[in-house]
Amino acid sequence: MRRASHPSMLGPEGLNRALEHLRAFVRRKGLKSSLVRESVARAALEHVGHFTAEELVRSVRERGAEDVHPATVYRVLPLLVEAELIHQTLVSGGEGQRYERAFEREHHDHIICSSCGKVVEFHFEAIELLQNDVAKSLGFRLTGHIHELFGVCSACEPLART
Amino acid sequence: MRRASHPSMLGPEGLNRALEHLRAFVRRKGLKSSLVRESVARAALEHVGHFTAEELVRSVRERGAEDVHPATVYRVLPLLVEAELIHQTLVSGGEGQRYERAFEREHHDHIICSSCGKVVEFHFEAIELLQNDVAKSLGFRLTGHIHELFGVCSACEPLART
DNA sequence: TTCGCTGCAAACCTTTTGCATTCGC
DNA sequence: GCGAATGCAAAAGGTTTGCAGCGAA
Repeated sequence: MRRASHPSMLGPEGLNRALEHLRAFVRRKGLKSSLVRESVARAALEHVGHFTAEELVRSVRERGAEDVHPATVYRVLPLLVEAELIHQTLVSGGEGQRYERAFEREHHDHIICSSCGKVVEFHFEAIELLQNDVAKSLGFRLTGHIHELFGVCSACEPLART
Repeated sequence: MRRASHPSMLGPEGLNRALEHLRAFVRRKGLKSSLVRESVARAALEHVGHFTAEELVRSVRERGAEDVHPATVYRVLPLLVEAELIHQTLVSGGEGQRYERAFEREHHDHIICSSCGKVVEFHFEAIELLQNDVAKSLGFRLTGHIHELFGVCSACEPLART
């Protein structure tokens, strides 16, 4: 088992690779590049941890870039997902769909402290393999999964036995 | 690995046990029993597979019982969850929160065909145990999880290679 | 008689959509 | 200049809430 790589690590070079990747993707689809879209992409790529559409609007604004309209963010997000710059994630309900960077990151799942909300990422190859076995034995070809664990973290445990 | 017990199996005696359980729970909380709430509970308990709030409204109506207002269903559902007659489930997004019966059912997770939408339940003890290991090694006491697999079922596989 | 329960309508929140305008190629 | 991208406002969908009246203990 390993803790997944830290979510906040995409340097300036990585950012450029990602934007270039996006440009190529957009070109390939016969669409056009745009400044606004790249602002949104930049904010998404550099966002630490998970974010919602609304948070992304705020992020873009805070980065000094010109304002982005929420509707535009909602239109850009699926494109970034399709380009595999970001992924949708669950990280358990709450308000709105959450996303996180996918570009130059390895697959991981999440464990969430139900007391303080802390999210830790993990990747456990044995579980990944067993999922394949389950799928196969039920006659499915596995294409993806959602896996979130809930619990109480070591910091919260002493405080309250839920 | 086992396929989980079939979701549709709660006989009349089970239903009565469930309703009695609900009445005790309601009494314990200092609330009152009501016919409407029991209609909703009955529909939820006898519903085959997963359901949304909206579907539950329809179910109640179709069972010949008097009409239930959606707002009431939305108020009853959390109570049924708290009483552990039903659970919230994911079964991947779509419109609205989904539920399924929990009363007198064993824990299970889901695998979903992304082509035809078929849902198969499974329980794989080895995965359950490994989840515990993951949590422990990250300093968490595990209290729950969401686990859904996606794939293409054997019926859909020949038709379309996604 | 006292509260909780229910229906109704309105509010809410996130996301989507139609349209006119702006911008990139 | 053509067509895609954007902002804006309105709509859509699911869920919540305030309130008045009904119903259970």
